[in-house]
Amino acid sequence: MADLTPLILRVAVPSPLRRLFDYLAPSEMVANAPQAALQPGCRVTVTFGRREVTGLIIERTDQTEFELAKLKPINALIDSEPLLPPSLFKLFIWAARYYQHPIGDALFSTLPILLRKGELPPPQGQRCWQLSSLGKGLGPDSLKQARKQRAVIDLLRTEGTVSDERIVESFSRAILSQLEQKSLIEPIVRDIPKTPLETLLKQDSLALYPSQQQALDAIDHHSFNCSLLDGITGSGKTEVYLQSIEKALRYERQALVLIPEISLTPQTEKRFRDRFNVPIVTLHSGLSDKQRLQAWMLARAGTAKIILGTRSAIFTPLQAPGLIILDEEHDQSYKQQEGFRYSARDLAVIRAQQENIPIILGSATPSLESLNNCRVGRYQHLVLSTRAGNAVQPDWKIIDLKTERTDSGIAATTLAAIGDTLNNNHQVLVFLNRRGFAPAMLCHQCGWTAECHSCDSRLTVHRARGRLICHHCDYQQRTPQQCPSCQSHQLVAAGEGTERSEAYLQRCFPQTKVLRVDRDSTRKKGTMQEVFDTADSGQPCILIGTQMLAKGHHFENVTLVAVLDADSGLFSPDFRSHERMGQLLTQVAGRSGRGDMPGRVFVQTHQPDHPLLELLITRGYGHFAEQLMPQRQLTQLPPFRHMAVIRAESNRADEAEAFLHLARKIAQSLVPATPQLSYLGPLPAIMEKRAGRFRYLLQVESDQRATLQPLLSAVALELENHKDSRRVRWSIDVDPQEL
DNA sequence: AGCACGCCGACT
DNA sequence: GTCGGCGTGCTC
Repeated sequence: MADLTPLILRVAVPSPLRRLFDYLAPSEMVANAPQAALQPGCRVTVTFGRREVTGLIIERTDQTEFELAKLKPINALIDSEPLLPPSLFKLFIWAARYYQHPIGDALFSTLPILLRKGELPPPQGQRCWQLSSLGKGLGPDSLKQARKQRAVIDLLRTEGTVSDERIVESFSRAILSQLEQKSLIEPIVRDIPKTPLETLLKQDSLALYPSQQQALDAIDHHSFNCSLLDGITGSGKTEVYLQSIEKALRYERQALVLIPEISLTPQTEKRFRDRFNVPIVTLHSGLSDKQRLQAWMLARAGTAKIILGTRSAIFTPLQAPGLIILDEEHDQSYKQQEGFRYSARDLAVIRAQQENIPIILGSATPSLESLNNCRVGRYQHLVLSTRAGNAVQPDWKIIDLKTERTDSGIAATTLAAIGDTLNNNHQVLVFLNRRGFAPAMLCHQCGWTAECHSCDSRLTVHRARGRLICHHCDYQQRTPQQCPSCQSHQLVAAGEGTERSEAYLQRCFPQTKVLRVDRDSTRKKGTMQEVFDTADSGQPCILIGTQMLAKGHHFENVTLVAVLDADSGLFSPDFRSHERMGQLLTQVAGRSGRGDMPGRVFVQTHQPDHPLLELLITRGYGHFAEQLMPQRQLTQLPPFRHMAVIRAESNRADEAEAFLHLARKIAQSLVPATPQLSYLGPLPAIMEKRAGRFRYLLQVESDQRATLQPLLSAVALELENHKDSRRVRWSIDVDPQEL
């Protein structure tokens, strides 16, 4: 007996529109399709406007606000069961709402690209081959001319089923396709054999010292709880991760591990593979579309037990989630800075909560957000001390640049210390967060400076390449020989970048290897690994680089770290600049010294008496962060207040600004400004003009997320429907990391 | 975002 | 005479 009420599907399509679109499920389709095929989380193809797109079913209903007669039918079903498990599906919906991003775009810009193209999930498990009936009947004397083909046939005859991987390894892909063409063999998919729990570990776990053991014991694996694992470099966070993962694996659950977007994936992956005898997949930017989908499906099927990835891996489906770990939780790369502006760290906590599993956020320099969450009891604060029982502070030394001159950015005292260190057969790390040779080129005669025409910035001198480059839009030109303004030849490169300091150090220490690590020097694949290899060999050398050097890799034989310019972090107008400076300095300092043996850290600054700098070096990051907290409270900034920013950019400054005036007008008509909810702006962005576009922002701050979210939703909807929104590029940034 | 429609300028 | 510039409207 047919049901007469129509089945209406509310579908998310890849488009910037903040709504769903209703489609009819034709009754014959409903009758013929498996029950699970028309459920939320399944993909369908639909006609959208004049084109055909892949959409995802969000809801089933029997009514529509649209005219029923105008509804189009679904063209086809793609999935016979939901592609997304319910919990991940819910996470997407939550995230799209919270971050004010169109649901269709949130979904399809984040899922593996092949799924958007309607691709069917590849078979899970292991691809194997076996003899076909024709192959089984093959006489022992046939295929005498094709010795390799014969050998494969014999292998399959003795073993029955052999994995594709193994055959390709000892023979070749070509042999397989020839045999398949002759219909002598056929492919089958076999379940990947389960790792028995007794052989879970390839390598014994390390003995934990007391604070590690306490941390591990405090993580309850039976339900949701969030732990901030706070410990300096070398305090053994990774061992706590590994043993926590081991627990999850023993419960036959999967572990999702997120790391920042840095070139460290191979190292981290190796530590996991060395420890565990389970399938591990990694999701990083280097994968092909096919590999990405494969990894995604292995996680979804539950075959992959450990999933290691960067930001977007938070959206990996898990068949049996058991634990989430997010390392270096303070790292900015967890927040997507364009399009769907989610924070993988905050979503990880939400996801753990929805899955009812534990989550560990690790850092040596936790964000104020996370520290505050500990303070109010949302997270538990697990502090690791070092092996010795207490944190070994590096031996800091401040170099006062007001009284000491520098050459190529390096003070004489610093240079002498570098020499000493090298003489002791140790290594030196020099940190300067500015790539290129010099940050400006100016005319000594008339004062002209080389500026970018598309940005409010100066061009950086890159001497090796003989070019001036804008670091904001990548505009490049040849280095002029003459001042374009007064024709003089007295052009000078002013200030210093890593390239200049590198050259100077090489001149001072001609016998020593000087290795530069920044975006310019590591453009070639593998150079980073070369640097690590040289450094790990232990021979005396100087490593000079930008923050790429500050992240992750620990250099065993470095006993001196020199920070050439600590001031840049003290002046930036962003309210998080002090927090960032503290994190960066602490992270750089953490590259040196070996466990119980502290290294020396030289900090060059024009502000040797800056109280925050002093606090950081005398009492460490923890006290430093504690000091910042009341300042944030006083100034009513995150984490004490919730913030969202509406951004607009246009090639005309007045249009961007006018659009945000409109946004503010709309917002104020809905929720007038009060002490609990305030507006600020429109303001020009810190760099108003960038890549030829003028950027403005409107800040909205509130005591309550609960008032902020519906307000933003309503404003977004109105802006979207306003014709002026076509003239500017605009977006909403909830919990912005940068202003 | 795409994609189509529509109405004014310099070109095979 | 057309090709094509981008303003405007629409997507169940």
